[in-house]
Amino acid sequence: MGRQPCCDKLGVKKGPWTAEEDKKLIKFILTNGQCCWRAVPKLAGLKRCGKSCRLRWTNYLRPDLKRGLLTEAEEQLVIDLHARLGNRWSKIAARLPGRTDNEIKNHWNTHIKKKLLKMGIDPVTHEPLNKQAASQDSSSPTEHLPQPGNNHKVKETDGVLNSDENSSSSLAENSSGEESLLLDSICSDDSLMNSMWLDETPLVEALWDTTPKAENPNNDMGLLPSWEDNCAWLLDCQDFGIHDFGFNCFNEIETNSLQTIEMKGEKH
DNA sequence: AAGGTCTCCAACCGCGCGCAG
DNA sequence: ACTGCGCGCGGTTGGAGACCT
Repeated sequence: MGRQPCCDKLGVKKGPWTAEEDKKLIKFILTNGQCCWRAVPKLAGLKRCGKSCRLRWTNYLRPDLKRGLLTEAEEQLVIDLHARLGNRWSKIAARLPGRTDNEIKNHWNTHIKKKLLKMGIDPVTHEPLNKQAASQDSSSPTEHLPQPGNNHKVKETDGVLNSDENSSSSLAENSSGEESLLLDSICSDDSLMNSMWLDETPLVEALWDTTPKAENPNNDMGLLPSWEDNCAWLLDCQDFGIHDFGFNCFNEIETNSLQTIEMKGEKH
């Protein structure tokens, strides 16, 4: 059929984003919101394709992103969700506020996979490796994966998929406090798990609600960073100053710390 | 100190899906 | 029903930094 390229290849920049490009993209989206990505580079004055802009925004620049390594509880939740959903990273990411599919995918490939293998668990089937080797002849691993097209409700009685008793309980042993409560509530909530097969993304949508936590019941889990916090890390990562964006949401302490970071950056 | 190897993650690529005409 | 377009997803890659010899 010959699919059209996502963008005019000529004159389109590739590779790492510069601080200047980030600045332009952030400024544009904060001013205009997320509209037609194809038009964004043109309107924002970027020599990038729309796809690249979307990726940069969703994976790195979005102010609601959490940074840093996944916590123990988040990691366990990823394992649990992966057992149910397979490599549906976007679905998994939708249940981890502030995390992107790319981030989770990377973390899975670099950390969790190895961890599971070390524990003697097959990262694909979530079965013990020796058990799997014994039953390899009778069934292929992919047979255990859920089939969204066939059944929207994850079969809770299915050996591999029914990980409530297995991984969730192990999580409760491994983690503590609010995070394990969050995970327990997510994993034990059938309706929530079922909704993963639909297009509902309640947690993620809630992230853009900048109303105070007390007024926002979706944001009471302690995992969602505030808008100010996120703006702080966002700018923390850049070589430019907060004033370039015209943000007025920083308090004095944050502004001071940012200035310190900026000064550090200038040294490099 | 220098060179080689490994690890990690940002970014790219190609494909599938949904929608509009 | 068909076609083209735009978006989003998942797999893969490339390069920078960390680590090892």
